This record gives sequence, structure tokens and C-alpha cells, in this order.
Amino acid sequence: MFKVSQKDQKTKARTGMIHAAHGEVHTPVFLPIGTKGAIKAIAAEELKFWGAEMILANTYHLWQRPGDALIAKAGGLHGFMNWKGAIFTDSGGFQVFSLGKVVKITDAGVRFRSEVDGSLRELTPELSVQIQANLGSDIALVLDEFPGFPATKKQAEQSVARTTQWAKRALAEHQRLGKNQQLWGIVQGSTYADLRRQSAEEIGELGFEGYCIGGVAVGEPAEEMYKAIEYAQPYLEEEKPKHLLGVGTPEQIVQAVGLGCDSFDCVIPTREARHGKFYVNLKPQDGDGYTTINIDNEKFKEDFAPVDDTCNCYGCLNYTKAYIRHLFASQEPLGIRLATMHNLRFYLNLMQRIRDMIENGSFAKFLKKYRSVA
RNA sequence: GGGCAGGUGGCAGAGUGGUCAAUUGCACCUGACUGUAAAUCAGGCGCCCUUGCGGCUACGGGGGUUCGAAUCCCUCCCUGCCCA
Repeated sequence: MFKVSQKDQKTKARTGMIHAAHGEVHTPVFLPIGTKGAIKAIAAEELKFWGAEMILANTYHLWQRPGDALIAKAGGLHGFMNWKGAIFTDSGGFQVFSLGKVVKITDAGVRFRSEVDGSLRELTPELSVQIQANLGSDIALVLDEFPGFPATKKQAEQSVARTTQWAKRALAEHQRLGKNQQLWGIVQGSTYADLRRQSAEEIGELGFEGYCIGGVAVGEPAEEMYKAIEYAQPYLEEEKPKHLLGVGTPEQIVQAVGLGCDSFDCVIPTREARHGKFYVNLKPQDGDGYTTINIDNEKFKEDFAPVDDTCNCYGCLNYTKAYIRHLFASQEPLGIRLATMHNLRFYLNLMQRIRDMIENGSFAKFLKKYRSVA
């Protein structure tokens, strides 16, 4: 169930609450990604302490290892990984896209070559729902399929048609299982206005508890992504939550909130952290926005100031850039951990700010000035 | 004192007459990363020049052979191992 609490007057932004089986989620929300049932380098309790309310885990990877049967035995993914909040599971649809040539896609489903034992496995819309039921996530997604960018009209049409067919099958299987779990549909349609609309209408008619806008952030310019949201958003029930899959940079998230998106998930804060990139707020005199730094840059060798002196993360409160740079240069795992903590807090703090500003009416102004500075 | 091996770019270590400014690894510098096959990947890494099938200086020092040498010869210096 989803309830809108405050609508912004000048944009489509709104705050709201997703009532999930394992907790309430304040939106707009960012979901840290824990593909294999772990936010890389971070413990579940830490995330909870920082205010994260929902995380994303991946059906495909957990199916492969350790297997959904084992996780069901452990009492579900929540118990298995000791995460006390809500869990959102991707259906494996993204792997159809990202694993590219090692898969064969038919109307029936997707054939994968297992990375674990090399065996051939087939993921179908029904099986994906069954696996997610075993994982026990709060929000499950339908299996979808989508092309990269650019996509021909024909490819986009096929993606929309197949995603709708698979959504129907997933929904039927979900109803058959009758679990206390939400199932959300996914809108495709690439960069085509008519196809985005058609997909939104087809998926919307099926009556899911929430919707995802998918097939974005696949290499298209940000403007194309914003347009894709605008093409679909008006045709999805307003009182249902809308998730923008796989997005994005802080700037893109702010923009998408303004276009009516309620939730986001992205590997950027965690992956880039492992690669030494830190998100840093601009100094007040430089305007409202952020920049990024590569901590391994030589210029930080003797920089004994914290990464961001306005940040309340553990690393910024206790360590200097020079030290963290040294940790990366020395391949000390602590460096990765501090970076991941920092970036996740940057994202979570940003979302808190967004919610506050929607509540107090200052979001539109913020949206206008918030920017990324190279 | 005698025997043997060897001295190549920050380090390690290829190359043994031309296509070598010199394979490769490490280190170093820079960049990328968007529903995570990612603690990964890409580029750079003698000097000059915006550039180029560009110029210059280079493979311990010096000299020589050759159209041409990191590669062959002579000599000097140095290092390691073995026998006295």
C-alpha cells in the first residue's frame, strides 16, 4: 500500500509512504543495492542506523547462489541477512540485458548459462515470481526485457509486447501463490513516446501495487531519460508509487523526483566508492550541488582535511583525505568501507533533504539550482 | 689470486645486428562506472613539440666493426656466485 502525504505545488514531486510487509518506507527514497544479499562492505545494522528503509537485492544472483530454497529455509532474505527493513527484489530482468550474449531470450523466458556451475538454466516470469516469493521480499518485480540504446522502434515494440505478456503471467503466478508480498509492473518503450504511453497503459490496466519505469540509464542522454519518464508518468495511476529503475546520479534523482518518481536504486554510490570516487557537497558559497573527487589523485597526498567537512559519515568525522588515499593506494579494505559509507550517506542525506523540501515547499527552487560540478 | 655469471627505462625482467624509445609485470599518473558477472575496466608513463610514418638523447663508461649496434669486438669500471 502507498499513501501520498504531500504534493509539491510547482512540480510533480510528492512525499509519501510505502507500507511494506517489513516496515514503512518514506518516499522519495533511495535503495542501496545489495545484489547478492549484502550491501558490499556494509552491515545491515549500519544501513538501518543511517536511515535506509529499503534495499534492493537480486533474484537472479540469489537464485544462482546460494539458491532461494536455502534462503527460504533460513526464514527468508530478511532473516538470512539480518536486514530489518523492507526489501525490493529485481526480477532478473536486468541480467537479461546486461549478460547480453550468453543468454537466449524466447517468449517462454530467458536461458542463462550459470556462472556458478556452467549449467544451462531458464528463468521464466513464473519462476522469477516463485523465487522472489521464496526470498520473501516486500516488493517483487515482474520479469521484463528491454533493448539498449539506441533501440529501433521494432525492438522497442517487441520489448513492450513481451514485457506486458510476461507481466500478465507473473501476476497470475503471484496471485496463485497468495503471499504477503507486493508485485510491481514495469514500463518499457525505450525513447518512443507512443510506446512508453502504450506500455504504461497496458501495465497500468493490470493493477499492480506499484510501477517501475525501466529500460532507462542504458546509455541514452539524461534528457532522453527524463522524456521517457514524462511519456509514461501521466498514464500510470497517480496514487501508486513509481520507481525509476537503476537511476542514477544525484542530479538525475533530483530531476526525476520533480517528474513524479518516488523511488530509486543505483550502484553508483557503492560501486564508485570501491573505485575511489567520493561524492562531495559544494561549499555554500559555490551554490547548491555537488562534485566528485577521485581520492587516489596525487593532489590529495598531503591533504589532511576530511573529504567533506559538512558530512556526518564515520570517515569524514574521523579521517583525512591523505589517510583514505593511502588506504586505497595500499589496498586496505578500510578505504573501500569508508568510501561506501560516505557515498551511501551522501545519497541518504540527499533523499532526506528532498523529502524535507517537498514538505516545506522549497523543492521547486532546489530542483532549479541543484547541479553537478565537474 | 683463480673460475663463472651479469650490468636494459623508478623497480623487476624480456630483447641478442635493422621493423627498438625498446615485450611484459609492478609502481606511478589520469579517466570511466547508472534495475552490480565490477575492491573493476580503459588510457598514459625518456625529453621536446599543438601536430607527425616528427625532432632529440638513450640499453654501465670509453673506443671500434658495420650502410645500420641494446645486440658483435677491445678496454675500463661495477655487481653476484663458486674455488683458494
